[in-house]
Amino acid sequence: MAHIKVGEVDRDNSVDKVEQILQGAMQEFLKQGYAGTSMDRVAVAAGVSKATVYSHFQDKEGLFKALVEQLAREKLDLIFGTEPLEGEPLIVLRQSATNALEQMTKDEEHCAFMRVLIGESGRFPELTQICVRGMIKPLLETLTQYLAAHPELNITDPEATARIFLGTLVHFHITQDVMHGKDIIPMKSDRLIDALLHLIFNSAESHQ
Amino acid sequence: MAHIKVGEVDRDNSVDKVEQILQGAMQEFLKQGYAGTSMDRVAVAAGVSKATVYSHFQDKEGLFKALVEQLAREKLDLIFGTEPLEGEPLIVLRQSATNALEQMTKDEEHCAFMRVLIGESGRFPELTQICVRGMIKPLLETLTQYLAAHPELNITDPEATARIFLGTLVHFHITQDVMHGKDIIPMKSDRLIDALLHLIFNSAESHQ
DNA sequence: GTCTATAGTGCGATAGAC
DNA sequence: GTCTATCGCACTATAGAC
Repeated sequence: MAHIKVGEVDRDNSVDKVEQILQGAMQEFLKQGYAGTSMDRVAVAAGVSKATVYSHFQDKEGLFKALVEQLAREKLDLIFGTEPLEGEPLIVLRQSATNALEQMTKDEEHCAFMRVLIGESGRFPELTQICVRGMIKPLLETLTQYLAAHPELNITDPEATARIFLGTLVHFHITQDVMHGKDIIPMKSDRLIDALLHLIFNSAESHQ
Repeated sequence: MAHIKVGEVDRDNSVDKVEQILQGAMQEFLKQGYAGTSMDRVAVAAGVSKATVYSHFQDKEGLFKALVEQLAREKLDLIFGTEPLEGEPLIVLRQSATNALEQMTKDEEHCAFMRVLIGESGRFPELTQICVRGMIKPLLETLTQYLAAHPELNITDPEATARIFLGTLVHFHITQDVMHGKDIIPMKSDRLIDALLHLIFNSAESHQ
């Protein structure tokens, strides 16, 4: 045994294998959807045998669920960051919105994740709910608390306003990127954010 | 030769069959997604033979596209109606929003259509674009024109504001109904609409 | 009806860890 | 030597496109 192919073997650690399989599963599931991906292709994409895939995950459904839950954690951090909102509202809200839209737009993986998550929400309701609980709910709560903590914004219903804020951004992403509407209904994201902040801050002025 | 007008009967049967097949295709595609539905099941659901399906539609893809285009036309009319917006802004906007949310929420078929449309937007980009052009764009234009035609609302960017309006409603529908978030992040739709109109109308006041 | 693709299983062989 | 994880392959059975 004189020769060892570099980087090929030495993966005794089964955690690495799991990561490797999830990586391959991501490529396939995000591109082909649940029904459209075969476990054979997942195995090939992951660079392992099918038996190995089945030794780490019970079945196709189990693998899919593990993947979605991992992606949900990753994407939440990527798009809205981990640090709590703090500082001047006009600055903080514009910064958060700009950053979120930018991250979502430039991350093709995020588009694919939204497609799969929504597309399979009929087949996997409980999995979708896990994502709602783990991503959307915390996000809305953070926003709500921030809005409520700034009485100078004069927001009568912070919770509903948080929905408007998030909904505006996510729907924009869906129409422009996920649904390929960029060229059909073009609009600069700054313009949308300006209008959104305009509504929120002008609404505040009218009560001061 | 006297009793049956061959061409006529043939044609009527044909139209009838096409409708029948589309009906069966809808049941299957909306429930199982594109990759998940088999042409066998479509034929059974439609109550025709597989050969009949293939005599009216070139292949699975052609049938799917025909179905989506038909649904896009139907759903647009159902949810936002066909009559142009007219009247007192506070009334008209509240009425439109309430009606749209109500229609979307109570129509399980609409949920399924959104899932399929977004879920398959990676595989069928041009089909998705047809829907953007045929549903979202007209909707945004109608809203934009209405907002622009009411200077008392003092909206600086009607186009962007139309996006906020539509995005708020559609995203709400997605989180509550499509993604089964009703029980996790509950909210009455009236509360959301109130907050949305509050933003728009208070913003107007601040400049009067 | 035909032909292909796919989910999932079982087994013999291998390679490294201890 | 023994244990565990992996591989590759052959296999069954099913389903689906056309």
